Amino acid sequence: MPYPTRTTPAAILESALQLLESGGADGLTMRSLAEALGIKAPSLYRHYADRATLEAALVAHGAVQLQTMLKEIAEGTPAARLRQAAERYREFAHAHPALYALMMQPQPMTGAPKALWNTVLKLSSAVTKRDDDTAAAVALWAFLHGFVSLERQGAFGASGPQAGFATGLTALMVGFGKSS
Amino acid sequence: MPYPTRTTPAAILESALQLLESGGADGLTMRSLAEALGIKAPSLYRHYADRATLEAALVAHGAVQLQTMLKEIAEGTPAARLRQAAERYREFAHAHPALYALMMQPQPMTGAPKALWNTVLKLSSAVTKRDDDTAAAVALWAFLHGFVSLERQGAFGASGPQAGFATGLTALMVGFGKSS
DNA sequence: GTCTATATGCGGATAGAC
DNA sequence: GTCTATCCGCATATAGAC
Repeated sequence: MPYPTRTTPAAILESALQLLESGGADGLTMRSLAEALGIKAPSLYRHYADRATLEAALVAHGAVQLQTMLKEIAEGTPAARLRQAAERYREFAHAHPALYALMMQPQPMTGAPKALWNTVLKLSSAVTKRDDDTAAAVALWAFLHGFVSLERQGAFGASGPQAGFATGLTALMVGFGKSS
Repeated sequence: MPYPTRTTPAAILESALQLLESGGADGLTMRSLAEALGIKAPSLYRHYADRATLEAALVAHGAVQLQTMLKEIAEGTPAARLRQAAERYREFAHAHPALYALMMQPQPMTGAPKALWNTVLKLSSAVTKRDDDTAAAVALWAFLHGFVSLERQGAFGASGPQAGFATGLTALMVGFGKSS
């Protein structure tokens, strides 16, 4: 056994996620990933056909993780649940900024991402009391994504007005009801 | 005069913007820009110290352009003006996606970007009838930025629910008034 | 499944001549 | 201000041996 197996699929994903978190989007390369695993770059191509395939696996993993966070929230009124989900969405984006950015890149909305969208749709539709209220879900998602993106980029300054998060979220939920 | 001047500062900016629009963020390199101008890459360093300096000039140019669009809107109620400004923001982002993305990257909020922010702050504060209502302005900006970003990335699908734009904008404005 | 060696391409940036 | 020549580093990916 001159070249024994030194990696597992799980270890590859784990290392890749770690590189994303520590070094950002540019921190993850086939070379750096291989080095983190203690192997050489070409060996990775036995596990993933190319870089795009690896990224797709990371995106799917992230979508499942986020969806799980959004589903496992405490019981309560629809508004309270939506508020809690919004907070968790924000937490996830800031806890894994590079992974989140990867997830928000153009992707086919199938598999895990699709399930994630359905979760958001259900949570917001419960607030507006209209089944499949895609317009409300889209508006909410846009606000969440925009806020965490601007926040991550430091657009609000170091001690920025994070009060805007509560303000916007409340305004959206109130407005959904009043503007029907 | 063996090597006469073949470029002007204005021509460099114009070519750079054109490359951004046609080829996206990756379409603009010192090499490609030089070629578009009919000169060689090293010559560019006589005009801009490095790539970062060039990008800063592009960001400033874009901020001025966007701010001008937002300021020159028709008279009317504060709500109508804000709605119109929001539409123009969206138009700008879609007309110059790569430039917009560049502008939204971490930047010092000084000079042109700062003036742009002040314009948004005035427009939204007029609606909420509170001076310097940064929370409302932040919420609005987050929604706008999130929507155009998701839209640009095709997250809503080809024939996506763009109704979410009107829905979210209306809900925010209504909610701002009701949730004070 | 891993290795070494290599092909190929891209990018930013500098030195020194004219 | 522009040029040629060049350095340097980074990346994805493949070929073929073990």
